[in-house]
Amino acid sequence: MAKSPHPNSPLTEHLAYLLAQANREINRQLESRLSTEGVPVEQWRILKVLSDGEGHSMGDLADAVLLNHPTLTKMTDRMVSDSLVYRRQDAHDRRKVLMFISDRGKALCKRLNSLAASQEAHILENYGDKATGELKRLLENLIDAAS
Amino acid sequence: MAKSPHPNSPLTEHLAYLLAQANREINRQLESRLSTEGVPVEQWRILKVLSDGEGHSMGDLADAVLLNHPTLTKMTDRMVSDSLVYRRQDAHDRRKVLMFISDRGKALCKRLNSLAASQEAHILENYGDKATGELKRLLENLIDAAS
DNA sequence: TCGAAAATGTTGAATGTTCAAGAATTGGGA
DNA sequence: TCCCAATTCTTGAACATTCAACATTTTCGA
Repeated sequence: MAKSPHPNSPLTEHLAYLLAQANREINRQLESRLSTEGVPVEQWRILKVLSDGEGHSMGDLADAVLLNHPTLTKMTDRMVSDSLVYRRQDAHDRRKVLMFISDRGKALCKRLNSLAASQEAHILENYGDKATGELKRLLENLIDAAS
Repeated sequence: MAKSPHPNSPLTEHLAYLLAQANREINRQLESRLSTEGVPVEQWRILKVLSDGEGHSMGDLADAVLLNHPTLTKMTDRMVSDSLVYRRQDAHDRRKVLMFISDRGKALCKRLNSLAASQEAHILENYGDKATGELKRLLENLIDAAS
């Protein structure tokens, strides 16, 4: 029997702490799966959003993938270098830059999706179908209530 | 009526994403409260763990506050500069360094606790007592199942 | 007892993120 | 129309985090 990695501390009573802890753990697991392809979680998110084939502005993309604008700009630079995505100027509003996914990006995204799916399956197995569904529901409500 | 900041995206189906989103939002709120005292969330966590007056090794502390060792070392350096905590060598195992909270740290921690409590109260109000309790329970189970 | 391996914490270089400012474009009121 | 404020994105400097290597101390088997 392994000892609990986080014995009772005064922190465990706080929702903020439990969220941080759960997020850290799940994110670690996902990261470790995606590392097969050498891709950070954020890049997978970007690819997934762009997978609809539409152009997405940097601002919308930043909101969607939970990154600040400058961070997204620099991460996008790397992905452009890797030929996963490309930029086009928006014809209707030339302040905007529209991001598109490339064929290479699509292929990578497909592989990443299946790695991520296997993680979700693993969670479902360990944690239970019902609890997972309930947790998702509660998180969605919290996000709505908090923002 | 404000528009939803995160319209339906292919990401919202993933537990990992919902956790990241909720964590980000709640953490932002907490951060904004604690900024009254100019203290990052991690420092509050450190102070809170040390509040029992016992000495805690860097390793234990790092696990408890969800920081990597080098990050904790450097954050601790800052807190020592601010006279919030201090280091002592462990007499029984001289590889270890024990961290202690100072009187100044205790006073600050008290103020931070009440700022954090007011955030929790705010969440309870918006989100509901029952849902909050249920969410905490599910998160604890997830953490146990995942680690 | 001795020595190799493990545990603990720190450091410096590489890397990544954030803040503040800037460039370009658009929108809207005087 | 014209100009000023707001929007969108990028950039460079300051700052923080991470990785790998190191120094110290302990543990434990030969």
